[in-house]
Amino acid sequence: MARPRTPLLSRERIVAAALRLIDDEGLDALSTRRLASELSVSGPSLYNHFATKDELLDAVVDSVIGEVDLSMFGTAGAAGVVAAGGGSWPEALRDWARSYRAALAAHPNIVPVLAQGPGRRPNALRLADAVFGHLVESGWPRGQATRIGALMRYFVTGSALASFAAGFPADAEVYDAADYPHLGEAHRLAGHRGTVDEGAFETGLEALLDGLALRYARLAERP
Amino acid sequence: MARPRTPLLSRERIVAAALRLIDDEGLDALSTRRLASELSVSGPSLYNHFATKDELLDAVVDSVIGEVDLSMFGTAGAAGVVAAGGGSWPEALRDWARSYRAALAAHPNIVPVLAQGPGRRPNALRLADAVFGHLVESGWPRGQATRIGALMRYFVTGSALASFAAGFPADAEVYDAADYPHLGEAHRLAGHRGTVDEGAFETGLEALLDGLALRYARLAERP
DNA sequence: ACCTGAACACCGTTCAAGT
DNA sequence: ACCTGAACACCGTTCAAGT
Repeated sequence: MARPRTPLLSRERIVAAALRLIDDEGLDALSTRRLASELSVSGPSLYNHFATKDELLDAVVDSVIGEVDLSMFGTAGAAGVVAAGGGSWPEALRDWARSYRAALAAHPNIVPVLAQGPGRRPNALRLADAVFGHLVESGWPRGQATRIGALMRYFVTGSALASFAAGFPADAEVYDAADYPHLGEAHRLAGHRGTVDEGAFETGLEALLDGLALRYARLAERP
Repeated sequence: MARPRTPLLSRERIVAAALRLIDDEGLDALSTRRLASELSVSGPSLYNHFATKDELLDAVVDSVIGEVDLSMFGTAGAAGVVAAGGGSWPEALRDWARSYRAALAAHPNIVPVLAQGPGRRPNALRLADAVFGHLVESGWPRGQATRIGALMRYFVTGSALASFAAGFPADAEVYDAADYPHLGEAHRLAGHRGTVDEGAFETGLEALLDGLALRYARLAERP
């Protein structure tokens, strides 16, 4: 055919198809040729819309991060939050972490790429800006705010990267009592995948926020 | 040449060369042909020692996990620990988490594979068994012990997967004040990579342990 | 048992050619 | 501007052939 009158492809259509392929069959299943065939187009066509496969992956990653809710950090500056007492950062962090995890856990196969950091991706930079800004305006020293942003990302990406429960084979034969005396029930984990992972995330999130609140209280004591 | 008198390869040599390649050039650089050439051998030779590339990757992963120190959980059963008061689990967990992170952070490129869970890898199963067993013998209910094992893995793998600081481009031009009002100093993060990531890990680890200690205390209150 | 080269069905990317 | 087929240097894996 050569060039059609109205374009067959667009960045949006390509990104959507790529994400679907990654979700359904994993990161390794995303090849330019396979993706092109999914879009009923020849392999090299994609290069009219993205310079490289990496640039395409970057767009997919940023579309996922764009799903994270940042509204709890306030839109027009967080002055109101601080005026309200500055004590609302744990609630904001909790709501954000849940939305962050939900967005990532919906696409676990792309988390390893996303976890490399924001790079130059606008949605990822906006996220980092909102979290850091909110913490600083809540009274956290800048160095501590950086650390909190980092440790929250560690926890959220780690929890979205893979299911803990599903990592244990459902085959009871694996857990020989002589080798692993405490794993006699581990073959049942995979069956409770959802609740185990959700429970672990919530427990860790609350523990983390409690631990940080302890440190926040100490800020006022010795300034 | 065909078959030499003494074998050119061994599983150990192959695993070591593969890990070196992954560390130096990333997971994508590990191809069977490239690895074979690194070992001065032809591509298909590797299939005499591993059935597939995945089986080889599994062996690499388990060799990394084998570096994690588990001695703090006691060797001949943890009865002594419990007899000593059962209060030492936070110290054991802290020491283990540091060793776990150090082992993984030395090989960040393989963390995405490792984070999929233990599977049937013996060192990974031994690790899970030691942590869970220690928590249960310290008085944690089994369900909570599972969650703690999971959330600790979330945090450690997340922190070893990639540097938080290095994820922010060192180019100040990236952080336009109109778009990202709080990231004016973000270009300096990458230069302090080591201290930022170490500080975030330590802060998160201590906060997590404090939060868990709060919950452990509550176990005694309402049993 | 353990290595080889040849072969198969794949990759990402470039490029000249088409409209 | 946007698509195509052909081509290049790669992949993982199989297999018959060698010792």
